[in-house]
Amino acid sequence: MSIAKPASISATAALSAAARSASGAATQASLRERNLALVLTQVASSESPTSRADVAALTGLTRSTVSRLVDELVAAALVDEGDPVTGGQRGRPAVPLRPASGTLVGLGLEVNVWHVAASVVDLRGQSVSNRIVEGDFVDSDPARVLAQLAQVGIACLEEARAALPQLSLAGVQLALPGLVDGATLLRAPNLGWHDLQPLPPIRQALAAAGWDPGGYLWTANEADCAALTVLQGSRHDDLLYVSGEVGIGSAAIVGGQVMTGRHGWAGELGHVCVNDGGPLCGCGSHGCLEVYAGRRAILEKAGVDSLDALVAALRSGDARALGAVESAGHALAIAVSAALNLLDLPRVVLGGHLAVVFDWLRPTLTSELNSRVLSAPFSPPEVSAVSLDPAPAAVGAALAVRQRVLAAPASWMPARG
Amino acid sequence: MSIAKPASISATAALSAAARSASGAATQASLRERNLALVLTQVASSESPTSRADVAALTGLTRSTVSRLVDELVAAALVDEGDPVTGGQRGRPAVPLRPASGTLVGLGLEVNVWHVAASVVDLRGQSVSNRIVEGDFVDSDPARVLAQLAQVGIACLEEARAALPQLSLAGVQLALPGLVDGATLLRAPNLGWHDLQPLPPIRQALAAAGWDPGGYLWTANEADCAALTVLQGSRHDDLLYVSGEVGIGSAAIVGGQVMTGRHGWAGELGHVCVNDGGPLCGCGSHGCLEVYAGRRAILEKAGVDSLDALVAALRSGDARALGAVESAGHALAIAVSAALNLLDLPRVVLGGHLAVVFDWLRPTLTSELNSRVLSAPFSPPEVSAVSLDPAPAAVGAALAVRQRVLAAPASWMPARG
DNA sequence: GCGATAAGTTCATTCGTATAACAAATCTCA
DNA sequence: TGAGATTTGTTATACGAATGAACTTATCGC
Repeated sequence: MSIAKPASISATAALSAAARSASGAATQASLRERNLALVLTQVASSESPTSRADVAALTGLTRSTVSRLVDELVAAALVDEGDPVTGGQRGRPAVPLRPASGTLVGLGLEVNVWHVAASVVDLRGQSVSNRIVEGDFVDSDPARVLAQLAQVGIACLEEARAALPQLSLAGVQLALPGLVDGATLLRAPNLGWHDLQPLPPIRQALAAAGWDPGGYLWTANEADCAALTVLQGSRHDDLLYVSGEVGIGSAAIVGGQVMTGRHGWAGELGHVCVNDGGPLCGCGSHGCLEVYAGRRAILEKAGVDSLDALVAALRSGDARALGAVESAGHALAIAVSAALNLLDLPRVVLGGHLAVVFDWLRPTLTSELNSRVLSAPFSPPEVSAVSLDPAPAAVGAALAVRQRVLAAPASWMPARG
Repeated sequence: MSIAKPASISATAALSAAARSASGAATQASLRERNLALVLTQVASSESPTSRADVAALTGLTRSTVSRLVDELVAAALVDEGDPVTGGQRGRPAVPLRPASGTLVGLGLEVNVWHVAASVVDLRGQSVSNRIVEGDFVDSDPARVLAQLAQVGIACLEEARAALPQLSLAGVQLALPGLVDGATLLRAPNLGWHDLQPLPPIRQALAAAGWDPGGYLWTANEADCAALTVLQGSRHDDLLYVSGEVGIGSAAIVGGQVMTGRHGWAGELGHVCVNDGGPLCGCGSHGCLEVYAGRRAILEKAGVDSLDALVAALRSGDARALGAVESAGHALAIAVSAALNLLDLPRVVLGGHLAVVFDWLRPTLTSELNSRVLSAPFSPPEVSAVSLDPAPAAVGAALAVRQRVLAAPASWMPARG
């Protein structure tokens, strides 16, 4: 075959620039962007305030380069300088740096089966304001729910601005309990939603209220978002987050990044088969984990009708409740061990109702994982539960916006003149 | 807390340079390296020879930059220029570029249960020479086997050099059937090996024969290597490779990269539980996939003692053989659907004995995957089998060396004066 | 044989980082 | 109390990689 001739490429400057950044071409601009991100991430990931010299030592950049980059980040209000600390050390006192708080924030929005929620998080990863509205959104009307959600988000932003007048919005992420592909919600069985573009109405409502997020709106799966609440800024975290909402979802975090899979459909732990001959699941298959460890399944099997009642029954040593949790733990161990054998993750973190009953799940889960996971003899998996948050996916979605800013700060910095 | 003071860092030039490249600091040198890799990868991944102008259009780099980078790659003997093709097109004829063949090659080595093997692959990804030595390496002596393997590798290299006198060795990768962590083999149950540093003896034997690989030796899991033989240069491949050797291993390829997991222990599909009450597996657990679809399990259940006999029985419609493969397919579907639900992979490729019986596995496997994988209604997974290769891991290990060269060509280019 | 077209090269420019020297601010020890 | 040590942060210069525009080379079409 002769040399392939690509379809004629109109060499508009804009187009070629877009092509350049889309593909992997490294330019000096991308070099600067990467180092800005490196510096900002370093500042953000450190517990204690960090000096320019510390950043230089930790990143490998020179002091002069760090100095220039930090100056730009300060000018763009992404980093705050504190007063020089003058204690103990010899030499010129260092200027402490921290991510700016009160200037740029991320908004996380969540639609779930029993609530909608919003959360505002600043660049330090701290919650500025949170709202949650309970309701029953099974088979709900998407347009109405999204409009309501946007109002909750706006209220959350207004509350934040009341405390911090200089606030501006870095972006919005929407967490949904279903299969999300790019900006499209393909299917959310528990909501009865399918084939939907949820972002445009949200964008319009926000813009109408004076909170224009520009192009910075994203959609993601609920579990993928909630998993981010577990990452405490540590950069190289690897773990499996298991979300016990109405269904059971999960998210694998590898190297601090959520593994969303090619289409963003990864993490369907709830539909891993744990018993081939088991009961029919809503997905059409048999013996899925969800049938044994889903919220409804556990409650039914325990013979109670709320999580509070379940915990009370467990505390009183009720045999039926203990049996229900026992069998849920057994099923969970089979599915989670599949995930760990496939992905080699050292940590498992449970959320939602699985966190509520964690004390009773733990014995079965840990002992079974130790026997089922091939690498357990070398490094037994750690199992833990998150502290309870009424809407972890909203917080996680806001944290995702923060992560995007940290990873590409140049997009949120004014063009240089 | 006051500003943390890092332990005093001796500012040796070498040390600081190492720190700079180890962490993510982007320098102009790394920029050049990345673009060199981009150009070389582009040249290597295209089926038909590519011109400088094509590379520029495809990567987004300018023609002048590509020209300079290509010149360097040609000078370093990583890229070959062909004669200008003067057909059809108007304008100055393009100079076709291809990865150099016959200059730099990767050596792949494999120890398996019934053979050791070596393979030499050039930068085009084409096999230059292959050797395989059958034997029984169950509970073998590592030192003796590794010495034998090194001799097989040297023979393979000598054979290659006989054809291509200017040959030099880019690196060596060793594929082992077990848990590999960095350069250490933790455990290879089928070989009876454990806690071993397999690379030093190999390096010494090669160096003694005049094939010094420098520091370029690596170790990896057998399935992770074999999976690379399935990637036909396409850059953004996502798939699950299932290796049917004595055990069953697997490797998930995401974005063209093998997902090895934090310690390199990912991909233990063979020990995913498919039937909780099932027979005991060698790993100590019950009902693992390996117990139903491992080579020995299928042969025993079919009542034959070789793969050839199994195929003959299947061809003649033997009910017992058909039943054995049917139940293997059923178990395989449960484990693979777990992997697909967790990882969102669009393709499954079977190797080893699973490829041999693929025609009989396919009906069960595809229909069950379509019902068990949650995203199947949107995009049903493709299932296929590799063409048979006696030692795919050796070839894949050699391809891994090639991949490393393509991803960081600067390391194999002479320092510029 | 001339113009159009495309590939490849050359050269001045731009921009981000490195290097090295310098200024600033504090502590230590005589 | 003051000189030297030490560390932080800044400034000036150099270097290197990509860019963009102009140029050369080589072919095809008419």
